[in-house]
Amino acid sequence: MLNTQNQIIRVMLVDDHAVVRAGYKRFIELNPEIRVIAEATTGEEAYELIKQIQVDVVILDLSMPGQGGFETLRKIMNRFPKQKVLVFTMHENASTANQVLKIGASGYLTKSMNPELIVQAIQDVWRGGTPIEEGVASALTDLQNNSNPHDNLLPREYEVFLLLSAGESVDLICSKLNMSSRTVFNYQTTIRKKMNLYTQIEFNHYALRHQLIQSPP
Amino acid sequence: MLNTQNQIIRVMLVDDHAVVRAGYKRFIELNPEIRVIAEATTGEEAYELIKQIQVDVVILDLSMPGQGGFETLRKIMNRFPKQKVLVFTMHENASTANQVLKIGASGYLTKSMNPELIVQAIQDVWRGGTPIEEGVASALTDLQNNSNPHDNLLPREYEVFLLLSAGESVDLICSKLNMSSRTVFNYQTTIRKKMNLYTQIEFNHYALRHQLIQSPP
DNA sequence: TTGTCACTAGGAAAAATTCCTAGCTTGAAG
DNA sequence: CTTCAAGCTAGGAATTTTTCCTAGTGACAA
Repeated sequence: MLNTQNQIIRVMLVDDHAVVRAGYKRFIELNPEIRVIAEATTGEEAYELIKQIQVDVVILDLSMPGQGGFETLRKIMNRFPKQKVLVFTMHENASTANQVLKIGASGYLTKSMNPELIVQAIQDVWRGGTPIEEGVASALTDLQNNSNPHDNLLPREYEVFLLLSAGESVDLICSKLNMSSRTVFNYQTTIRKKMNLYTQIEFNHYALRHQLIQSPP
Repeated sequence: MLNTQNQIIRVMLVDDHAVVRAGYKRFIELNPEIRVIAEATTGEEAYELIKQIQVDVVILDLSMPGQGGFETLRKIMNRFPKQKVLVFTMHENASTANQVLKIGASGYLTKSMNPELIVQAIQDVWRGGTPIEEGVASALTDLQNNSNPHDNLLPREYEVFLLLSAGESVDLICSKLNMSSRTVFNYQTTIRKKMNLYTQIEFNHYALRHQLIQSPP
């Protein structure tokens, strides 16, 4: 756990796309200090593997079929709290990074980064660092400073926000809540500005991420 | 156009993720008959490159920032109708394959396939074949019989539908696709009527259910 | 050559949304 | 018991988005 010089870092790749795993390996193989000793194509598979063999760093894709990367990460961290997991995804998004780091990931990188930095990132994680994609990092600090945006909503705004997030129309909401459509429209506008969320889908995703509403069937 | 034995097949890779391009190369390099002579990270870049250098097969990812793979394919086929383009994407679904082949692609493969078959697929395309992912292929034949609502969309409508489903605004779409906002609005209206889907979230849910887009993280 | 289809977009009208303003109620502070 | 701030409500006017209708173009097949 201490020596970083002479020890080989054992890595597991978790990504459903074989061609992507091949891409990682192309770069990792260039460095003799790191070795890919396991690969998994689903979250379930990864979790089973990690119970059997010990790896130093897990490289985890978030968007996978089945239980998905999020849930996989959660399960891994739950059972092996000290496991290093480097999330490597295509979603360049600070909120996701925030959630993922909260759950216990040791880093957040995107697939569009320069792949030669993968090796550095793995070493960084192994040394206890937390590599985070540049663009994401700055947005992340903003996010963590001020508390959740939805906490700043007034109760009535929050109520309307939830309904809008669930996909309900302004007309439906105004009849449900017994108010003029103008009022609902006005709430919508202020919510948009307060939350910096503008489309219906942004509302929806935000609410899902924060578990403010249930996911659709 | 005839000899397949002695000639080297020149390939261009188009994918925004460097790690994915690396994955392709890892396998392509094993075969001396195929050579990657160009790479592009966006559709725009690919289109510019293809006007300058001649390649035998373009390997094209569909989900890219900017104008996207769909539009890129359309532009390429428009200007170079005989260009071989092998679409290689993570969207494992027959509807997208259907649309892409209509526009003029020479094959449809997904990133989860065995990457050792990439080489075969490239050779197949070069010989005039149309390699299609197994699972997709069977679904593709079913498609004519029992058609989903979204299969009745015209290619251009489908393209717009996908972007709207992903939460993109009309403004963004019209600039991505180089068309007037009026045109996009009109497509939106006809899609709504054809699909009987009206809100953005309904679009989104429909597309998710049919695996036309990725689920949010 | 004609006709159909996919694609594109403009004009006019309708609907949704924003922006500004203001009245009402309630509860807390002076 | 006022006074004041905060939360809730909504209307008018302006703006933007969306619909609906119409029409031109190019490709391609009969």
